[in-house]
Amino acid sequence: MVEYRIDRGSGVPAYVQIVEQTERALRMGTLRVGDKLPTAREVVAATAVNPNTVLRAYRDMEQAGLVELRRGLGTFVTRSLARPGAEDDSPLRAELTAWTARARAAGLERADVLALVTAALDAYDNEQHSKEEDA
Amino acid sequence: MVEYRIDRGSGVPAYVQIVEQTERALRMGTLRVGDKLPTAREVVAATAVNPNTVLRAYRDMEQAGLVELRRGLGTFVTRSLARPGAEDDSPLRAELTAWTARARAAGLERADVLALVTAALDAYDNEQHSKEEDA
Amino acid sequence: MVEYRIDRGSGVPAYVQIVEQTERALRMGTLRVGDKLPTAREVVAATAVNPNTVLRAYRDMEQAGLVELRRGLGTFVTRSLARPGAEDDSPLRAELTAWTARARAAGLERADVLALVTAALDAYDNEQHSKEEDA
Amino acid sequence: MVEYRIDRGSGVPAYVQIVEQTERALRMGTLRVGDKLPTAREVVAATAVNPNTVLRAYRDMEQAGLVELRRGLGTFVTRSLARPGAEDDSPLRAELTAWTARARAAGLERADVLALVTAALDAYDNEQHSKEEDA
DNA sequence: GTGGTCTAGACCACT
DNA sequence: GTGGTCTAGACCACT
Repeated sequence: MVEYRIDRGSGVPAYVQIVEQTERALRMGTLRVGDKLPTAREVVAATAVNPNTVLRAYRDMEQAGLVELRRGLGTFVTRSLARPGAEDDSPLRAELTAWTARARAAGLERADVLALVTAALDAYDNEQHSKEEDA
Repeated sequence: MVEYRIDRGSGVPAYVQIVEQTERALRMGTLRVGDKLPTAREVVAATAVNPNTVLRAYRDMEQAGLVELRRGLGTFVTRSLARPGAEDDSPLRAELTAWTARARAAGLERADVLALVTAALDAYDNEQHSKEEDA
Repeated sequence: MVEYRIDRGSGVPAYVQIVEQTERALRMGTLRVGDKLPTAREVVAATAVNPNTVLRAYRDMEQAGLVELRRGLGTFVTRSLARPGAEDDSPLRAELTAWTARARAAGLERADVLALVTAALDAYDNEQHSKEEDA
Repeated sequence: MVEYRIDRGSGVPAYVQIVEQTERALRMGTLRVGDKLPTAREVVAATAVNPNTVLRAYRDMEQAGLVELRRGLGTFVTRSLARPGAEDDSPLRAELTAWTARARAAGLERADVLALVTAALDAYDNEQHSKEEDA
């Protein structure tokens, strides 16, 4: 079961945070096709967000083809975003877990880690771009 | 010089994206105390965002003590968020760069990588929490 | 309920005037934790200021930790600035009320009174400074 | 000689602060007809404000008939705002000085004192208004 | 030329 | 209905 955490004050709309967190769970394989999302009522209880806000997020994901809202039954995952390589037991994941532990132990904050990763991704993408241009 | 990229479809307000990207540059040491941010006009030219939106972002960072807006002169970094361990030549960074390359080569998208890192951070934090509770 | 009065000829930005008047009400205890500020619309109706200007003021106070903007609900005081000694029934206040009446009756304008008080404050502060230096 | 103190960050334009502080000195009798204001150069040295900003303030006061700019000579007070009752040795002033000392000693901040005075002035004015209406 | 305030107005997020 | 973002555009403050 996904557990949503809404960071009010981040400036990111609540419904966007719900969508992002759901997609993340889909990519990680935490959430699979057929799985049920928490009910609006449950999300409300956990996050103090208004039910309409949850429904807005769920509706957005339905339009994106990720979930299906079944009246009276709940909301269910209809498409996987899971990647081979992102599974629980993948080597890549184990390596990252180890690296993260080292980074945090070295004093880097969550935001520092995220900044580093974003920078690494940007660097990689730029490099690929220039290779493509060379070709 | 920072270069802002605004993703208009992300649902994240433009001014928040500017703040986030600036903070990231501060954490990475790309931007240092005394450095000048691009002028509102320059950002407008590069991102097609309205000048008011840029100023809103800059003002927010000023109130957070990160930069100083000097009328007639420009906007300047007043506080560093740089971390030892996040420098260009740090081992942690080199390791992450290598890992990212492998992840991307293995077919993981940018969003997959970010999802993995977020998961790893969550896992680490949860573990620390439970250790603290044990203690 | 606070009632804002915007003096358009003063050269002081309208949003600053709103912040100042709110803080004054907080210091006086007129406004307490949990109290609701007038909605942007109400302020607009009363002052002919643009809603954006009101929101700018409210946002500034939110960042200062004084109030909380709750979408769909309103804006609420989250921190007190009240001082013992500034209450309605404090002797200090009674004395000042009496003094003010005498000053006004003696022909001093509002601005004169404010000038006198500012001078008295400056004099007191300077004296304290020099005492500290002596010590 | 007036000494200007510019509070950047107060949100009040620098030139307005200069005008306000000058008027205060005029009301207090600290500055009298014929007195010379500090030169732009001196103000710049003391406040790190741009000379044009000082000149802007002086020009505004010239238009208000308070001072006269004499090229090559300086800026001179041409009108008094002094009030009987606001002199250095007036009883009102002595009483206020004493009251201020007590207020500060009781823990009230500068801003608290100013808030109290403003409230007292408002209260007095409201009372007068209602008396006038009765009459 | 650089930042800063303000307005009117459109559209969105949230209750 | 309440706050929130964004735009275009006018005009101001400051260097």
